[in-house]
Amino acid sequence: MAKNLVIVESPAKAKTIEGFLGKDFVVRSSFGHVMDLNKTKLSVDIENDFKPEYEISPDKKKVVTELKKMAKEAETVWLATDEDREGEAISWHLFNALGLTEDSTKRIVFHEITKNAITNAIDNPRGIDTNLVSAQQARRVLDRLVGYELSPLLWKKVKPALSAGRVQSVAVRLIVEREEEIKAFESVSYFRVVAEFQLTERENQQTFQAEYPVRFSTFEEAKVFLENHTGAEFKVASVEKKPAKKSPAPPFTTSTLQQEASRKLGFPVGKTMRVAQQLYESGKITYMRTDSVNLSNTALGMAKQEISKLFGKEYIRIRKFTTKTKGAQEAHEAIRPTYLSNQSVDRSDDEQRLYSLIWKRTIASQMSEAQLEKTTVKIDSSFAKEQFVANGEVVKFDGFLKVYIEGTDEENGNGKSGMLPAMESGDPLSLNVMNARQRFTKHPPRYTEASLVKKMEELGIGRPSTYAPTISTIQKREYIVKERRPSQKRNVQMITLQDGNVQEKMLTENGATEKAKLYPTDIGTVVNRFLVEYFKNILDYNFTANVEKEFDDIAEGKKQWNQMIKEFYGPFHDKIETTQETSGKFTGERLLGQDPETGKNVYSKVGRFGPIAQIGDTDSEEKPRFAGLRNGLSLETITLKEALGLFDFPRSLGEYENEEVTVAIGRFGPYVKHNKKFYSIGKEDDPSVINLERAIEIISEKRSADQKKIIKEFKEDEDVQVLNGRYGAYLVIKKQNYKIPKEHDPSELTLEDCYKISRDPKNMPKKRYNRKRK
DNA sequence: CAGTGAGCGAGCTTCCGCTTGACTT
Repeated sequence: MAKNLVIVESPAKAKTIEGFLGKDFVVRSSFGHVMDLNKTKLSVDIENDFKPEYEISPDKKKVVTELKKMAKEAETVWLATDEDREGEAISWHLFNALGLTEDSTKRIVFHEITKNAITNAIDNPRGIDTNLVSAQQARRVLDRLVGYELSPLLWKKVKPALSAGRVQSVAVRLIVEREEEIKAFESVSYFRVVAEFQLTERENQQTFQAEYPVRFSTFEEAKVFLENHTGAEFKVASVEKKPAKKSPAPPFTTSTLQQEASRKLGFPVGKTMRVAQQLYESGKITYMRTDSVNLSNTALGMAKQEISKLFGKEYIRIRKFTTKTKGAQEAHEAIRPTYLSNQSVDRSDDEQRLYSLIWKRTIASQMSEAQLEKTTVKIDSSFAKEQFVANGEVVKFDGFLKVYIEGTDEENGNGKSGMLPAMESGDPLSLNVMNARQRFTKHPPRYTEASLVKKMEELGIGRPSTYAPTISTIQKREYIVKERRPSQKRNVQMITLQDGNVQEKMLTENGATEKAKLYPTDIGTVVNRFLVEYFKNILDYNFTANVEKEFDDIAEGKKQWNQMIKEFYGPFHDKIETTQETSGKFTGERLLGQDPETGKNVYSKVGRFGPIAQIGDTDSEEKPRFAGLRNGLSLETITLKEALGLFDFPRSLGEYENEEVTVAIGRFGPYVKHNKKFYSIGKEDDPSVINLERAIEIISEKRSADQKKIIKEFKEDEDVQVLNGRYGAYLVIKKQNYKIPKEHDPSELTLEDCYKISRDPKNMPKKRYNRKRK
């Protein structure tokens, strides 16, 4: 039996490290946290100094049993979890869960997975840092208290099953407020004048563009300006050259990797992390959840060698980057290829593309600056007060630009500045064409998943391991939706001066095809309004940054963790109680007007099942009528007419095959009903205008689709069917589903086989924990 | 992925952070 058991957090890491250590060492992983608060209750003893009630996480029981057994047999247990707050806590939890003793346990840390770093760590063990553990407890308990007291308040005041938390609620707030800014934004149009010139006395006919520095606010002004320039003369007033430098971006962290993969590969953040995980597990890249931009010396050495080999010595410039991120814990290296000599990997297409991005970014970060020459040419016009300006940029030495240019979030980079022809002050210029094109000021952009992560990181909210999950949580809760909404076309005026003539024309501008953007839902907006009104301090963008300072104090032993929690919890809990008692339902209710038929009030609000329209008052004797909001209607913008339209269902369309066809709106959207069967209506049809003809089409389409999924039917017993579902073939008998064991070929099944399968309890569907009640 | 198809109720829901597979009707 091995004398030494080393425990790390990740199994891939365990495998690598085991290779560095001798036979006397066995390396295993804890798979992250092993203990946590029970999730069915608060699990914080408020009366008893906020003592957290930990348990071994249900899904970690097996791992813990295994580790415990191995620990017992080992002479020394080395706790080698990450050197940050959470890692220290994991070590502490392992110490307790495995029943370790101080004599036989050592705590070691390393920041890079190299043989040197590991052996060095083994030579310098320490004890568990209890202050750091306390800081983690404070973090954990604070999050639990906030989450488990705010969420139930939302269930009572807004809608069941909602959630709130230190991180997710602020993320939602960012999106809601951005949307409000956009709504409040008034786009202003202006005219930008761009002229295209060439040197008059030059054989080389290279043209270049120059912009007039004044923007005109009206069409008339712009037109007058152009008209004045018929027959104008132009000459170069000045030429100014300035050297400039560009430096490469630092190596990837989780957040910057997500941003670049989104910009350059179009990956949503979840996909980036999945693909990176595969690369990590196959040993191609270092750990992908990190906030550090640091590269190990081994990596720098490899970079130097690789750059020299590929581009030459003059391209090498080794840099040590330092992080500027709030609250960064830097337990790992930056994300980089394990071996920089591999420019590509023989993996799936997605993995290859992401790997290549990581390789380029890493290499570029250790390459020389690019040397540029920026040229500014000013041009005199015989008619204009100001000078036209042309900007040019020439790359004198490409440096890191040879491999990598960081992407930007700007929607259309209009600063294109290429090469300018050589010229001198006094050179006469001829005008080819001058355009005054209408432009519109742009509202701030909606967040994409990746730009939201960037913002969260700036605010210090969330951690590398939670960015992607948080974004998926707030979508699951239906606080926000990710959508690619088509940008609207718009008419743009353009005035052109060419060959001494001024002409006007109208262009249609198609907005650029947009990436999927994040939009708040009605629920998200209402929940945010509630939280900002009653819990402003927690929704404050600086809340996390402020508590992080206190966690740091705890980690340094300058503050007691339960004291900190006590100071927070007192006022917080009071606020929960008073809000509970004094405030009514918070539904974002709006009175839209009166129903012309009954004279009753019509409202829009968030109901039990989501946004609804309501006719009649809730406290009146007669029950109000309800209808869910549909297709793009929103609480804030719905009109009385639209709301009343929702009550026009179910509507009869006529008869088909001697049965009535009706259209209605149900729980899962609009549907057509015919002969007790339901047929969903897709987005392309509007249920309020659909006619019988179209309904019949929908019915037939569905029937033929159903035909395709039937693998087998039996004349003898029509209740028995073999169907093709999303997980492959399955068996249905009287609406009960059964698994088909692997040894059967679904298309060969006989009726007897089917009965046999249905009698075997092994093939019964597993009970889902959260089954819908009838 | 396919399928689901009610009507303001009983009992359920929920946090953040660390890690990977399990395995579906």
